[in-house]
Amino acid sequence: MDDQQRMMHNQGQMANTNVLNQYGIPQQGDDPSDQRKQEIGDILQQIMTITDQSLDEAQARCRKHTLNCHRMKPALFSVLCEIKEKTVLSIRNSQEEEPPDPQLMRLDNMLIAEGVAGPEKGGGSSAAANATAAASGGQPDSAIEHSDYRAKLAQIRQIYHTELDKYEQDGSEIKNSDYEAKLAQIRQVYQTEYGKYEQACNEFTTHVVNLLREQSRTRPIAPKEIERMVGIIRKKFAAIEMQLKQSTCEAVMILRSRFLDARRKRRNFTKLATQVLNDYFNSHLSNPYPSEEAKEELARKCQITVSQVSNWFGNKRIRYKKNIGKAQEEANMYAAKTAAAAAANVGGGHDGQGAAGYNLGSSQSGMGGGGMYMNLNGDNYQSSDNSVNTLRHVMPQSAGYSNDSMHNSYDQPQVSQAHRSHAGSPIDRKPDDSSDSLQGTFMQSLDPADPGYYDQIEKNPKV
DNA sequence: GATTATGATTGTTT
DNA sequence: AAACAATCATAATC
Repeated sequence: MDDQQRMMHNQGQMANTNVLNQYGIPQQGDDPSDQRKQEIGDILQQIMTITDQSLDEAQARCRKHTLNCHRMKPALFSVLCEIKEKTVLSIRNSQEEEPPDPQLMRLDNMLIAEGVAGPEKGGGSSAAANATAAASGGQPDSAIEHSDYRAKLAQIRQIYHTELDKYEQDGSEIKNSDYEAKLAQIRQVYQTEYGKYEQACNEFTTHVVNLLREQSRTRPIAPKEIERMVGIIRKKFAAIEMQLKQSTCEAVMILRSRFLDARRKRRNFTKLATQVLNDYFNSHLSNPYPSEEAKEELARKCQITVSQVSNWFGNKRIRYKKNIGKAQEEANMYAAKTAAAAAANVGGGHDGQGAAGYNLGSSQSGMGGGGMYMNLNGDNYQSSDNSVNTLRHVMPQSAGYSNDSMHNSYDQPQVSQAHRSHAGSPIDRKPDDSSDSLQGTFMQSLDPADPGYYDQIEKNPKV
């Protein structure tokens, strides 16, 4: 230690003396400036010679070897490393030990949540592995320069923009089944790119490490410094990682929002489709539960999906029932009120009749659902002005299934027409209607005589 | 712009 | 698994 320090000190002194000798005493010789120039020239010449020497491989190797084998080398190495550490590297030290980037963590979390990153599903891993292998095969051994880094970033960006374009082309026409496929696509691209990224990062890191190890034979580069360098490289590459993850997240979000939009966007069916569906519903009113085949047929006729047909019938059934129920409840309440009034008013309880008439007493007459339906929309109320008024009073609040013909041009009025036209049979059954065995099951629950009817009403108290 | 109609989704029941 | 019921979100209507 002492020896070295002294040695270095001496070297320094010698160098200083030299310089002083050469430049510190300018007043010697005839033309000092000329002499100085020449001396500078000499020095430069020496430096150039040294540079040339170092380029000579055989010689350099020889020198390196000599240096390496020098008995003082390890000690010198450690001292120089120490000095370097204290001066240059201390600045970098302060920047280390950063907490993990919160944004990156967020991205990671989201990717895992969306199933893009994390535990692999399906064959994505093998594809990514293949891609990685392919990339490694084609990758030359050279170091990844700054330009390559940028190129890779641009490449990743481009890939994601093309992906985004693909989604934009599809517009709102994203089908339910497409979503999974597209997500899988994103996942695959992500994993492929992530593999490439890791590959590139590792290659570069390895290269740098090798380089530094090699140089550590001639330069004071401690293993610690190499580690630090690796850390720096990783940090630099993290920008690519971030970009990749961000792009992926973006793609997923866009895909998702598009999908949800498409899901949420409600487009009315065509008039014709609605007509066909209503026809079926009304002609199977006693049992409006189309079989799978019937649904397919309707779907084909209406140019909609089977599940849309199912939705339609589900909505239709429940809303039909609901509105019948509502109207009936109103009527019942009105009847109760008027009855109470009549009871109180001993003399003139005319209205009670009207309400009672409206009371859709279908079950009392033993009719099935179709019969009740007829009562709702039929003409038999016109026998009394009171009852008509009652009907008018009640029906507009029953939202839709009115005989008013102002709105719902295709709904009930059609049915009424159909029924009127087939005066003999209340229900226009097709010959192939095999659902008769279950006739009435749908409407029975609406029968006031049926306890289930009151359940229905109670379940929907708000009118 | 408030209201109603209607297709779709979600959670529960049967 | 199909149906039901409640609800959402948007289209259509007043």
